[in-house]
Amino acid sequence: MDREPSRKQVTHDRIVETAARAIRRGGFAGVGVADIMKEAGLTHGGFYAHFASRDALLCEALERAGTDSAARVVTAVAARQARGASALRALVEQYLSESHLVSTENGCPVAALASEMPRQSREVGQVAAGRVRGLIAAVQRALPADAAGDSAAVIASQMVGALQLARALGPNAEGKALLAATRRALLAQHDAPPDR
Amino acid sequence: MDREPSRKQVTHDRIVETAARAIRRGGFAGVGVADIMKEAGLTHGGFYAHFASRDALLCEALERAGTDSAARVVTAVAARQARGASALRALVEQYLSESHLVSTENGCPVAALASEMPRQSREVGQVAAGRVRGLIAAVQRALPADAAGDSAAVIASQMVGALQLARALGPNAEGKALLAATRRALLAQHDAPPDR
DNA sequence: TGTACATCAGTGAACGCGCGTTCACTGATGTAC
DNA sequence: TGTACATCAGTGAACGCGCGTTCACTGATGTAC
Repeated sequence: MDREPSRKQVTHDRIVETAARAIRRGGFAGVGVADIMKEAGLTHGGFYAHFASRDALLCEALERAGTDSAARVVTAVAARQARGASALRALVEQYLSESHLVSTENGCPVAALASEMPRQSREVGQVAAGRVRGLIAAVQRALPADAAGDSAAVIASQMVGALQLARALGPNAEGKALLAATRRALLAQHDAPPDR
Repeated sequence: MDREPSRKQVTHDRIVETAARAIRRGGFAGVGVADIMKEAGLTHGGFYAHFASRDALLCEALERAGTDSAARVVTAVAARQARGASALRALVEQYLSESHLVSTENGCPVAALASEMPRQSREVGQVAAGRVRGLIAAVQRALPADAAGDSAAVIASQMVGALQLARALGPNAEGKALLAATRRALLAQHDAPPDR
């Protein structure tokens, strides 16, 4: 039933994956069709055999950035849990880690693109809203079942805001301190204190 | 000593003010030299008599957006305090108000531009970092003197994140609910409950 | 198994357009006598 | 007060460039007999 993908599908996937990294690195506006095709090892002429428009690529790329980033987080969170952390602690420490601070390109697309989202076309905007909901849902899954109904959205906002301000301050002591303070605040409020 | 501004200074100011609104509305990338000059009632040819480059305008505009927005917040916060709110409650309720949700153009430039900031030129990036520090300092001033040293940065992150996610979700029930939840969470944690 | 042909993914040149930037010029403002 | 000239803010045409998009073509892959 699930036959192996055609040559075209493989290429299509490679373009989308390249674009998923490029939009997080350069923003929606900072990414050109020709750049992406070149980075994917192709010439720009073939683009419209794969996508109806640049906007259509942005939609697919944003969706892909979400699933890619979620997969990375799931792996890293599982490793932290294996070392004894609660689900929420593992998620908070991963999301607000220094490695996430510097690797925008492979990180959460909501943190990388949030302030550009309301300015996109309707199609891209709807995918973007879906990504925000997905992030909130991921936080929800890391919370105990008896947590207040809207905690997940509040915690997600806190994490996205802190990561963005830390990046705007720079990947230096100032930015790292903001991340550390936010980790402490979130864990003090929603998790048992660390064993010391 | 402070003589009245020259004709050129008046025009310069008008361009900067126009640009300060435009970057919050359209993002750094969504704003062209010709657009801004036209919106300021001029032709684009005169631009380089006022600014060394587009980037130089972005710096001035971002700075101006910060002071404009701060002035508006100060006024609105004072009105809330006059009605009996604490400084922090007044700030939180103003920043996370539905009017701030929809009026990006006159609102906080950090919330409007945060995810684009790390992608700007060094000059613009430094002004941007300054704006982030200014926002944190404003929160600090609204906190009691005995508040923990890094609370201001954490609260600022929470507010910026919530406003951005609410805008990405849309100015509908979903976005408004996120703002309301964040207001409740911040006030429950840092302020006395409202009188009821 | 081998040849002939159709299909299809990708190439590269070309398009119209809007961008940031430059510059010769105009017309209004201000100063000198 | 009135005229002559210098200064200066803003105009509008032009530039080179890179963008998103189109399209005729090529060369490889796969199918028919």
